[in-house]
Amino acid sequence: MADNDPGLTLERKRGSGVKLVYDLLRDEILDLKLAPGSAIDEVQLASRFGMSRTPIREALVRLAGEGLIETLPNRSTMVSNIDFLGMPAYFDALVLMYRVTTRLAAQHHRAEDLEIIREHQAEFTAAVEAQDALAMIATNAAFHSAIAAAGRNSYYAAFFDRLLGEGRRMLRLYYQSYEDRLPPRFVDEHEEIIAAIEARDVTAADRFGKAHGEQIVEQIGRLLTRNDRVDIDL
Amino acid sequence: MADNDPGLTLERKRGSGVKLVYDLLRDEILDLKLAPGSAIDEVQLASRFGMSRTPIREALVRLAGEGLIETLPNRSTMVSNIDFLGMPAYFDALVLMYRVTTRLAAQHHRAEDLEIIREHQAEFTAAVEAQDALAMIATNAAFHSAIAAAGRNSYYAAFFDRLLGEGRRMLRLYYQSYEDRLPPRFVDEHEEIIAAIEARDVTAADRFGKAHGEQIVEQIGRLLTRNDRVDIDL
DNA sequence: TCCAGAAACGTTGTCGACAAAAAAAATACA
DNA sequence: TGTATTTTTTTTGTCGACAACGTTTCTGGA
Repeated sequence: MADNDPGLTLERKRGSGVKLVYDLLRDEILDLKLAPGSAIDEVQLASRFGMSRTPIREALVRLAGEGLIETLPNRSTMVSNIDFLGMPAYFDALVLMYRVTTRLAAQHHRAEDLEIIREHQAEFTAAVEAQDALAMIATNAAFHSAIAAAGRNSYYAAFFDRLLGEGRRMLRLYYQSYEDRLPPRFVDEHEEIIAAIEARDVTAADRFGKAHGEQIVEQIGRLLTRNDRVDIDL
Repeated sequence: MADNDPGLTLERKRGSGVKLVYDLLRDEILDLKLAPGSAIDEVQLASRFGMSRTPIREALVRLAGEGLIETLPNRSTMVSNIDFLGMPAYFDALVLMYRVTTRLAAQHHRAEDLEIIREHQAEFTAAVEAQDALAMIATNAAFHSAIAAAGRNSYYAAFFDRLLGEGRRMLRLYYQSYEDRLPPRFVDEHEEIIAAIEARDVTAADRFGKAHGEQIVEQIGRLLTRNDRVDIDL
């Protein structure tokens, strides 16, 4: 289990250890390779990465700052649970950010932004066609993150990135249950969004951004209600 | 200078050191007691607080996570500069959050929320009457933070708190230049907001929240343009 | 005098070790 | 057998020390 990290005990550049651990743990958490609620052991991580506990600890503090792990004082630290009760609030914020970032991108984007966005859309399309759920989720987040960057508002962009990160876990849960059959509808919606941004049509960007967000919300909502409808013998 | 921290070398509860340093440094940064761009020395802080560098470091990592300090690798860490070029983006986000949180508070608040909000408003009024700019800025942020909490959306609340924190520094700059003469107009606007929330009037809450935000933006904008208008001999 | 290289200094990143705190296990007692 | 108390174990929080890196100062040569 620890063998997928070969050669990590070799000498690394000074200061690169924290980023390494942070990035890897973050990905593992967001891709649900580390289950929500599972415990995190510092010494185990230290031996796994071949370094002391200090840089591990710093990475954990950073992750805790993003809310990805929770650390009870003097007790074990664990991967944060997904807050299902807070999902309406989450989706509310997500849709609003979809709208706002897409609007701003339509207003402030430059030519080079569109190229980057199109690259992400191409990767997203490839992931959908390959039925690779993990890649599809990651490239989708990157696509919208690029749109937010084109909107030239770092506050929205940072907040949106955080929401998208949290969303990666829920989406993973969602597609796991659908056995990686991915609806290609997202690809078309993305194209609509790109067209609206390119045309600098703020109204259309807002409308498509909202529709895209609400469509995702609706799909996940459908999944949840379906899961709730278990047969109960009376 | 270090004598306003008496008895800090005495034994503290295990695990309380980080929070102590974090809270104090955060306040000093937000109140501009630590100037933006000024360097932060770990060993100096360690001796000042009578503890090792390790908990200091953890507090600094947390502050860096919030963007309050910047740390260049292998070089000195410093208090983050205020991003004046990003101010339009900041105010855009701030006004939107004013609107959204006030709307949601009008929808979802409970009776006990209003009590808390009114308490903060009382403290804010007292600070304005006492012409205490620092207290006024802090209580104003607490007032709006309480409204966001009443809106029952933790994502908006966290984002809003972050914006308000960053705003404390700009507001401090603003009132410094006006020599602590505080416009009492804010008090009335707060009362309007409270009334709209209590009446559960979403439309009015949105309108007052937006007006409140834009009024602040306008005031700060006036300050900046005034400062820009220096006489230049030709 | 000016500049290049070397040495000295200060600061950060990392390490191993130890003590406090909680959890788990073991023991005593009814 | 069940429960309360003590002991052991595990894990975290903190510490002092050291090495790496950047900066500054010093020195030598043209």
